[in-house]
Amino acid sequence: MALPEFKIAQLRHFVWVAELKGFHTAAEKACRTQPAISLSIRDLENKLSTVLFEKRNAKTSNTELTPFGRYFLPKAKELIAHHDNVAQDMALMSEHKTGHLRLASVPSIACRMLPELLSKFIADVPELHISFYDDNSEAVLRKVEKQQVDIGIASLPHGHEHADITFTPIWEDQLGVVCREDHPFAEVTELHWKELRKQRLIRNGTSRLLEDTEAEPLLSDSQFLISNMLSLIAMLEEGLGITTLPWFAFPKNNSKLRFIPLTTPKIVRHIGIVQLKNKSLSPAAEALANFILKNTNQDKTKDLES
Amino acid sequence: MALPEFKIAQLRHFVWVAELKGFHTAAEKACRTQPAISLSIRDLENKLSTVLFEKRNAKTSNTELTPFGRYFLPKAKELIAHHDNVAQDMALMSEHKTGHLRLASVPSIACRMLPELLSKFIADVPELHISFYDDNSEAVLRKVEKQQVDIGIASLPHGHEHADITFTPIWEDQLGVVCREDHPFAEVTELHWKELRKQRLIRNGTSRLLEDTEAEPLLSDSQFLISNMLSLIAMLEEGLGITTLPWFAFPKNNSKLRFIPLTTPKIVRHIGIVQLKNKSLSPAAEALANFILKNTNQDKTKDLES
DNA sequence: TCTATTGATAAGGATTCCTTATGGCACTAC
DNA sequence: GTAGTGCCATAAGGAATCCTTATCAATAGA
Repeated sequence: MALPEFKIAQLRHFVWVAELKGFHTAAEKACRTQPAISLSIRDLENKLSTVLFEKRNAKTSNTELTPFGRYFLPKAKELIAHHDNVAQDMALMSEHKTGHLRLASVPSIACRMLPELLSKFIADVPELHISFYDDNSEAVLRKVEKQQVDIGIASLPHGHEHADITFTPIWEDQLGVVCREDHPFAEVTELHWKELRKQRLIRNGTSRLLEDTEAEPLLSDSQFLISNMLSLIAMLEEGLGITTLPWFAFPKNNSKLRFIPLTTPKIVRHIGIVQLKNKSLSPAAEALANFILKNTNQDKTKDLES
Repeated sequence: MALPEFKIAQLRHFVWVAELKGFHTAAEKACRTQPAISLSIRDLENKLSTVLFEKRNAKTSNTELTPFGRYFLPKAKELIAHHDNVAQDMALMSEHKTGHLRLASVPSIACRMLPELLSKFIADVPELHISFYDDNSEAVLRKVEKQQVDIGIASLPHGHEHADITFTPIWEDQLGVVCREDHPFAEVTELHWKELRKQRLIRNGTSRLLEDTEAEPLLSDSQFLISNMLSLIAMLEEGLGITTLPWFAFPKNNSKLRFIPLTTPKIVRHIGIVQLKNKSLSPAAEALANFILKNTNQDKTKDLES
């Protein structure tokens, strides 16, 4: 005979009848009527082709298990418990209350936007584990492609049409010139690229944003390249020269340096969420993506103006 | 939201779709049509409020799990395995292929009938564990009452109307006189109790069967009491005297001793199966009881005649 | 003996499940 | 590009299951 297939509800009924010693009380607990429980138990007994409870209808007022029923009871309870564990776990998972979220971001966003965003996001999900990596856009994209992270925050390089990646723009990051507060530029509100040619310009990791723009000649003018951001800031504070940076990469609350938007050409990099095309996100990753979208739409302009 | 309740079939469908990478093949395996699987999976996805498979209908021809689905898969498999284990175990149990059978019997039946019966009974159930105890009828009854055994084989003493015990008679065991082959009685075919008064009569554990019969005076006539059966037999073989024994207690294949039925009075003890009233037996115990009933009905008379 | 309680049973409606039939989409072959 | 094929989704109707109300049978207690 083929193995029977139990229903969880059915097992629950059995356990309740056994433990509450009665069909009526069990029915109440199950939010069913008594005949429903009778039928449920009988169905179970048929599946097992054995009786689970002593002669009902007999003199003994309260129902008792047969030896077979006693043997079955703990197994039924274990099976129910196992089921409920899985159900609970999956429910938490799908409400992104638990699980593992792997995230990679470019440093500028990581420093300027994510601290506040993430602290808000994780506020009500203490069981969610988050792994965070920061790196430049290419590396972030690579991590997403290799599925080393669930989701990335980066800008999409021109060449990057890898097709199996989806980009959702979130922030617009405008390029500007950074100089010391006592530099002549510090007082102006906008700059043309040609004004920079007379300056000692330090290139940095973000300078490739000038490529393919009319300001490209600046790249070859430049004598210095400093890729480490902390060193770069120290050099600028020392007055060694000026540099170009996207606004988000410009250190917040720095009193010695000034940021002046470059208006001609106006160079903007779009930073957003990167994920694999045609792959769904884990519930936690999806929740984070939505959270970022919702909590930044209004900030986008405000941040650039400040 | 209330926890969802999975159906085992549903989980199976999920696992099959995931492992066979397709709804069609899974449907085939499930002996269902493809739409049935679609609906089943969709129902599961609704319960989890998350998608389990990547965009079906898309270019990729073979179905792939989402991260969430990948997380769910092993848990679903475990749950199914657990269920099947329990189902299998219960099925074996209800076919009395496994489990633990505790049996108590009076020694006479244990020696004369049970060896053959039990060896036949266990022939096709190698996984069934049997615990066997032998003791006199009172002790067997007590074990049954205390639920130390599932089933007992004994005779019902007169006083024993304990009401919560059911007795199913199986064997009729006639009392007789046992003497050495060279004793004058050895040649007769029946005896009257008064003929015993001139003999040296040894009482034994079964002598209480004479109580409440017209042969009761014999008990006080008797000089010896030997309760141990092996000693008793040795004494009889030595020609120390004669005794009364039920037929089943008379050692089989003993060439030195003879058994002569006592005809006046004819004393018969009924031996049968003892179990608790209003309690069901475990499947194995029930199977054994039925087995004994079926395999002894025809032997009953034959054995007494032999 | 009458009543209250417990579980079994019958019959009907509600729900769920599964089937056949069909539709949409992407890929493949000409 | 157009037809064909393979995949899954969807729709609608019938079948099976589940659950309910109403009632019955047996027991225990008054």
